[in-house]
Amino acid sequence: MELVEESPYRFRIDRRDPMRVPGVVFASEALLPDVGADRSLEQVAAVATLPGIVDASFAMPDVHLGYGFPIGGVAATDVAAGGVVSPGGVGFDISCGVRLLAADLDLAGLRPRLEAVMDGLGGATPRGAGRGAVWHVTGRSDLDGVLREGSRYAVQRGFGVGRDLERCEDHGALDDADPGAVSPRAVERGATQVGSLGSGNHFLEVQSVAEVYDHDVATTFGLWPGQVCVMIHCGSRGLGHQICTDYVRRMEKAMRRYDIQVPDRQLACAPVESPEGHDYLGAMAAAANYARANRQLLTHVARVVFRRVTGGNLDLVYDVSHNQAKIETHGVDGERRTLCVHRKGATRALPPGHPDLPADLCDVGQPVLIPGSMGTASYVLAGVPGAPAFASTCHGAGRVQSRKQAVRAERGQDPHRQLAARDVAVRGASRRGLAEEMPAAYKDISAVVEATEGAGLCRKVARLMPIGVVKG
DNA sequence: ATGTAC
Repeated sequence: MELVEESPYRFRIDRRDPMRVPGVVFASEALLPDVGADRSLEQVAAVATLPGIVDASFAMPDVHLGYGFPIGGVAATDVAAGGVVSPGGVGFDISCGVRLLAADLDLAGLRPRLEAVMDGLGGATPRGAGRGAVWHVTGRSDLDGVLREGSRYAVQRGFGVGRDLERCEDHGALDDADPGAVSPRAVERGATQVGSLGSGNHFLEVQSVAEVYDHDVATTFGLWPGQVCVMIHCGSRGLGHQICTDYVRRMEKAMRRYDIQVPDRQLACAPVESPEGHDYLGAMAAAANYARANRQLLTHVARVVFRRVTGGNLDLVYDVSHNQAKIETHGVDGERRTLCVHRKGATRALPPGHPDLPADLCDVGQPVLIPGSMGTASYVLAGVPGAPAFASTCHGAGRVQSRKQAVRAERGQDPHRQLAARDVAVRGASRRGLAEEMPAAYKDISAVVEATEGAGLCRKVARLMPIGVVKG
């Protein structure tokens, strides 16, 4: 595995058979994975062998090992040229993403009520593996609404306001969801988890705006220094997981029929224009809508708590997912092409002027929400014109230790105390769960953001610091 | 990420 430095923050993995395109890694020297100890760049090269892939197999500065595709990876295939879709290119947590809410309150105003807010959020947010949900859906019709219409359905049922949808990617729902392509088992798992945080790196965090880098853009996004915010990071729970499992299995079998060979079984895929490809994209869109409704319901809960304790409101800044495949139009070799863009641990970052942006954000570009590791900063970024990698950027800090390694490194320590020392109030989370998510298990989020900006993928708007966190 | 297992 040889890396050629093309420009600062951009490295190339030269194409060699059976790669169809080169690999491109956006990173600083310091953030580059150690090719001796880390297989994530081999995964970047393996993705480059997929039928129909165009331009390059991309890795973001937060790249790390994933199932088949690396996390922090972007790959686009040309639909008309037999391009494939791969469940491993989306990940198990379909449409996992981030939502940022801005309070009409500053940090000083929150301080006296912080414990009450945290107790309220901790008590009202269903979290952890399995157990509990905001919305106990009964029968298939409510769940169908969630799968077909995502946040739009949640708002229609009273869990939010119309303006929320203007600030959601795709206005809160992907259009081509096919609940019929979702297995009964996935539906069964999903029915009891609508409006729940989950576990692992998912969280609901109370934050404050610690620094603003671009005052005008921050103002347009509705953000100002010292302001209190709530960030929600969660996904499609057991439903998305089951859909990924179902379709990996189905595509493993289908590949022989399409005469597709991949260097790793975990890269199972099928042509976008095939029954398997169509069904996966329909099921994936249903899971994506489930994830968006999930974040909408947790928003509702947070608003109820804030209203009760502070008397104030929470306005949606933006909601964007970082695990998804989307059919998009991009210029490739001077031609407009219909592509299936896989973003796995990578965030869409639309440039200023893009038609899919809400009218009031059109001049400044899409808000990009980057959660840091627990107890560290999170960032608000903005899309920039002419960015590479199909308008995509990083999604977070990126793991450097496995969960097991992180738990071992925390042995004999008290993670609760360490977070208290950082002035972060914690609600929920097992000792082990916290140990797995300590900052030492992740790259430095600020270094990741510097590299994405240096690579021309996006630009900084604001840095947020955590005050309190609700964990699974 | 995940009813941390089919």
